[in-house]
Amino acid sequence: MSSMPGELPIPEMADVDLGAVLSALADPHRRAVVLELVGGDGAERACSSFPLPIAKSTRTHHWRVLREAGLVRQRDAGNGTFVRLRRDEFDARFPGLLDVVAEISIAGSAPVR
Amino acid sequence: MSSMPGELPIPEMADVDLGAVLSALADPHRRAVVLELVGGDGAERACSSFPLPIAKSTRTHHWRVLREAGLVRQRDAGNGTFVRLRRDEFDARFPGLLDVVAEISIAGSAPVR
DNA sequence: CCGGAGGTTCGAAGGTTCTCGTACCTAACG
DNA sequence: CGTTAGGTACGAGAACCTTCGAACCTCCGG
Repeated sequence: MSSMPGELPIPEMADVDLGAVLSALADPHRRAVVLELVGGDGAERACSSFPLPIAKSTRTHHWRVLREAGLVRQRDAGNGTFVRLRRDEFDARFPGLLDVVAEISIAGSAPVR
Repeated sequence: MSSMPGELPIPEMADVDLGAVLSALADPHRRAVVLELVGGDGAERACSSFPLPIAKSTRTHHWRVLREAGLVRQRDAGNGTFVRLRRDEFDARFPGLLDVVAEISIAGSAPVR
């Protein structure tokens, strides 16, 4: 576990379990979020900027799941919270996984032609 | 759905959902089975040949989940049942996923250095 | 200083998952 | 023919997941 000012606690990447990761990615809402982050530039993003059609408290729940599955880092800035993918760390531990899931999701949502 | 003599019904690969696949692979027992199949030669294998430390009826449950997630094809031969990975079909629909998960699992279970 | 936007915590409802034991079925073996 | 190995169907329990609303907190803007 790490802890910085405003940083919510996250597991060491070495302690992250593949089962937890796959479970986290199995949920459509969470996968949508991760997909957006993977497609982004790696910069921090406001949690409120994701258009999820669910209640606030449910969102809090999903962020926790993603955090505990080692996928994201989350910073608490008083009034708002911000997330960032743990890109490099995650790729070092689970090489190719994010890319493959992202590619599959993109291919699946576009016309196949 | 297809149905051959003795073949249990399975979904069309086009109908298989990524969420269902990830959920199926999230379970350690099921992932172990898939891993063995991926590492195998693609030949059919007796369901009873997997050393799962769980009750018979629980095993039946897990085979159903794997079938419905599009991962395996299952044949009923009267006294025994046999499974085969839907390798080619699955890879066409979800390119790289099985390989990545397999590689990660192998790397994770072996000493790193 | 008040209101609103963004979030967390808590408790609860509803659904799903994993597990098992029991009962039952079918083929193969002796 | 009886037994055994391998399986399924069913029912049940425990745990977990997703969801929500209500209550509460904390900043920022006016």
